[in-house]
Amino acid sequence: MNMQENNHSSADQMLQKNYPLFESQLVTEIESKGEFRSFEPNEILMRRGQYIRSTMLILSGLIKVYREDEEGNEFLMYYLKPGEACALSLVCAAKHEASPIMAKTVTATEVLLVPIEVMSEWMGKYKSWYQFVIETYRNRFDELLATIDSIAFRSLDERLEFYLNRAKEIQGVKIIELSHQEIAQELNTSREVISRLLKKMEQRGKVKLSRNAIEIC
Amino acid sequence: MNMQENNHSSADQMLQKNYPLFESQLVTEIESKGEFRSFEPNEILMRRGQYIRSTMLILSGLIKVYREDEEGNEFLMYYLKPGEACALSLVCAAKHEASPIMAKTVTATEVLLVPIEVMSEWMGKYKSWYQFVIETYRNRFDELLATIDSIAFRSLDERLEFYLNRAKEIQGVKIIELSHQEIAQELNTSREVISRLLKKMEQRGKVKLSRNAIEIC
DNA sequence: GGGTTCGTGTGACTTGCATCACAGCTTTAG
DNA sequence: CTAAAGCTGTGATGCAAGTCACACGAACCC
Repeated sequence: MNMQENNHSSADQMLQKNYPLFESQLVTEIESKGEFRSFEPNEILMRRGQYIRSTMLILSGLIKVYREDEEGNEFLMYYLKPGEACALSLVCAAKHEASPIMAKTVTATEVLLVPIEVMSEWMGKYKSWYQFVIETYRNRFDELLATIDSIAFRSLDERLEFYLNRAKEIQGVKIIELSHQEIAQELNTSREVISRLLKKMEQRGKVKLSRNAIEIC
Repeated sequence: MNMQENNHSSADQMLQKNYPLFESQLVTEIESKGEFRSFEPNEILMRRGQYIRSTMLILSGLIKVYREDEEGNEFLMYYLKPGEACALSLVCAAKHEASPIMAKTVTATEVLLVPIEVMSEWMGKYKSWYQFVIETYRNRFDELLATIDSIAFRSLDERLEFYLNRAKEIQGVKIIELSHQEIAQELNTSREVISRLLKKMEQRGKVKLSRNAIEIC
């Protein structure tokens, strides 16, 4: 119970902090209707084919969103930070469709789950809510376009650089702790190819390699 | 003047027909604030780098929306039909950013241009308007995901089949009137490759080829 | 401490696609 | 009618990336 109390009060603070444009009445309503959840690093939040009954407001942490195909190939589309929401959940929830994506935490992450029913109600009731929803679509759209650019027009070495820089920026660290295997999966290619390209980048002085870690120079 | 009258009354009818969910007051306002425009087949509606000051409601015809990179490579993302709007224009108009896309008519096309200023005003004023905007984002999002799938996971022969089928479906015709060169551009590959793949498809009985036309079986 | 698992490096080979070169045909322009 | 331009077919060649095979060292595990 004490734990519960703590969660609620911290969720409150994090809502205010990360979603500063929400009206106070909306914040109150989110707190009463939303379900608080916290996740470990590298935990899967949503699987392909799952039905979505709610959207997620991210309070803390970092999430990666992937596209998956039938054979289990995956492909990183974008990251979600605190103050953002999963646009896909807005799409699918409304269409009663199965999720076409997979989402996984990077670091420990806290979210608020908001059921679909109240979402459409809030659209009419709170100006700040529908502005937020529109803004969410816009941002995800932009991200998706950048992703399309990289796969449509760029070669793998350029895509790898783009990938590493994005990871560096969003995580605010210089050293990315991932194995070549994991990177290969997220770019939908093979481990050997990534190893070779990283090696070349190291020779050109762009990165420093060590086991499970890549330092970006 | 007579011409103008005709345009207005037909725009009116086409608005009602293609956007049946719009409130009648909204329809009236769109008619007074919107600017009617008509385009020839294969006319470019919007170029990369252009600034967007309005969104387009499509009344008749068909539009192709492309992503372009710095070197002028282009890449078909999706089609826009009557009853739809350009989601990108919603994104960019709001962010005051240059258009990252290019749009071209397929057939003769009529549109209504709606300035950004009134768009945000309508968001609060007309429920059917913001539902339409949300729905627009949803649909474009879905299309973009399908496009990402095909380039991320599929080989060129599968992508070509996807491309031809989509063209067939959306245009409601069995014969697609395009040169191999044009198809190659829209898939961001080379003409020879498309020629060879089409030849193979013909041998497998999937299509019939003739000059400037592909019949899908 | 010795085996096991995991991450990385590397050579050999294959394949899908891009590029170049050119030929034969149809349509359009003058 | 003739020349030019546009569309399609096809062989030769190159290259990026995927695949297979295997080796070596680091971390982990009883």
